[in-house]
Amino acid sequence: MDPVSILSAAPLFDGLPPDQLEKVACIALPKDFKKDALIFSDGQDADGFYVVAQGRIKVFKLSSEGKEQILHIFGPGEPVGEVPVFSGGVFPANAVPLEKSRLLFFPKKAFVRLLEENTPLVLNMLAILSRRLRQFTVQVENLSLKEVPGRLAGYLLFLAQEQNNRQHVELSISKGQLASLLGTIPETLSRILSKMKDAGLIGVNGSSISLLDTEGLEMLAETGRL
Amino acid sequence: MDPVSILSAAPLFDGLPPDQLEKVACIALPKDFKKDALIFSDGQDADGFYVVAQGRIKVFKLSSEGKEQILHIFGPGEPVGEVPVFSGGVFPANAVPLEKSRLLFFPKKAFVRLLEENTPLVLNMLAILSRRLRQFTVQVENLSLKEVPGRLAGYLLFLAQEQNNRQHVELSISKGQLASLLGTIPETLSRILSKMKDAGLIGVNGSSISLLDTEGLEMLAETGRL
DNA sequence: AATGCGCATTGACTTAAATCAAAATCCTGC
DNA sequence: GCAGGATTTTGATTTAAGTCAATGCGCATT
Repeated sequence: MDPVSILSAAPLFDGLPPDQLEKVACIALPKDFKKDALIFSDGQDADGFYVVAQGRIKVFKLSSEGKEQILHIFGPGEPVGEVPVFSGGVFPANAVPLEKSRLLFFPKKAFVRLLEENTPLVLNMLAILSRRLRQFTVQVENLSLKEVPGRLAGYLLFLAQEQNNRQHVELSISKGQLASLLGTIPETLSRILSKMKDAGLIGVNGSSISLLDTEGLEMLAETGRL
Repeated sequence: MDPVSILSAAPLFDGLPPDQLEKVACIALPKDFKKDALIFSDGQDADGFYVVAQGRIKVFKLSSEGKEQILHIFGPGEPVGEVPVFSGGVFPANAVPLEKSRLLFFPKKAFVRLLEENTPLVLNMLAILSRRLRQFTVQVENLSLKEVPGRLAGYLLFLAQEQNNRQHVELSISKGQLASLLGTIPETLSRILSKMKDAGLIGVNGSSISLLDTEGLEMLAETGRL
């Protein structure tokens, strides 16, 4: 897949005229990463950011004891590590591919030059950062104000929406990674999946999950109770 | 205090030439709010955002049982509620003044018009949103990967830095509000303050706190242990 | 088909923090 | 200075979730 068609499908470059897209493509450098290879790490100096071309990238924080909290999982078209381009200069978290991935690297200076002369690009970037801020408000809300069952129910409903299927979802990440995304550990996640199965809310078969009681899941997601 | 001098001190309008500042001032509408008066609420349609002129604004989420998690506390010069200007259209949280406050309201449409023709303004906005994203990564890290004593130690060190005093800090918010900021409840906060006092880390006298063992506090903040 | 490794589950136990209830302290306005 | 309400603290208890340890299962590779 050629760079320009990847770029044109990315929200960041949405609506740019072909000549501008060409300019953007000019400064992009493709880089390939193997599964679990470190793309960047928390506190590291950043001289550019990435856009995912293929694969999925996990962005996460680590505790001093090595526990992991996933902040985002980014797929094709999404920018990764753009925060230090605009403030702070160092990456705010770690990034690693969940699978073999191809990224496009944008050097900071060259990208900022494009931004300065390209209003639609800047507005797209504002929209993306705003969307992420909104996502973070939800994540903080989940971590602080909801218990694990509520977060899990919310995530399953989110997946159902994303996958356009009210009855059934496929987990696209391992249960261990899901635990880390929800701010818990695999043992706890496993127990709660069992409880939700026993309560008749869901059916579980490996990474394939049936949503048997959407009503109940919604209740659980918002109030934490059935 | 006249609007233009408030604006010129705000990071968002930093570096703008006087004529541009004048244009910005033209679209700003001052609004006064009493303590605890609702400025906007989670999910409400937004037709603009605010910049704090005087006072402090608390931005927070509420759980279904009424527990509160503070996301930010904003002071003079800081923008509040700007996310829906660029994406989503509705406020992602609630906002209320901690004290009688004056805000400047910027209507969405007029502000976006200014943005489109004012590159420095846009870059300032990108910097502000990026800084907030970075703050959120820290908040998620704190909530998910640290226990309350570690979060409290981190906050005290943050205050010490902010107040330029390594030995002593003043809490500028009530302990109840501090609990909500740290993602806990007043009872727990009170107990942990006592424990930290007993451990010789701090001295507590109302809202005045002495940092007796900065070393120990730093340890606690990063590893969670002494 | 058998081996072995990583992932997931289950069980017993510990722990941090929330809840509920009551007492103490601090302010603020009169 | 005092009354009264809010804020903070203390105590007893409960609870959600983490820890540690062992087992089970799935799956890929040979």
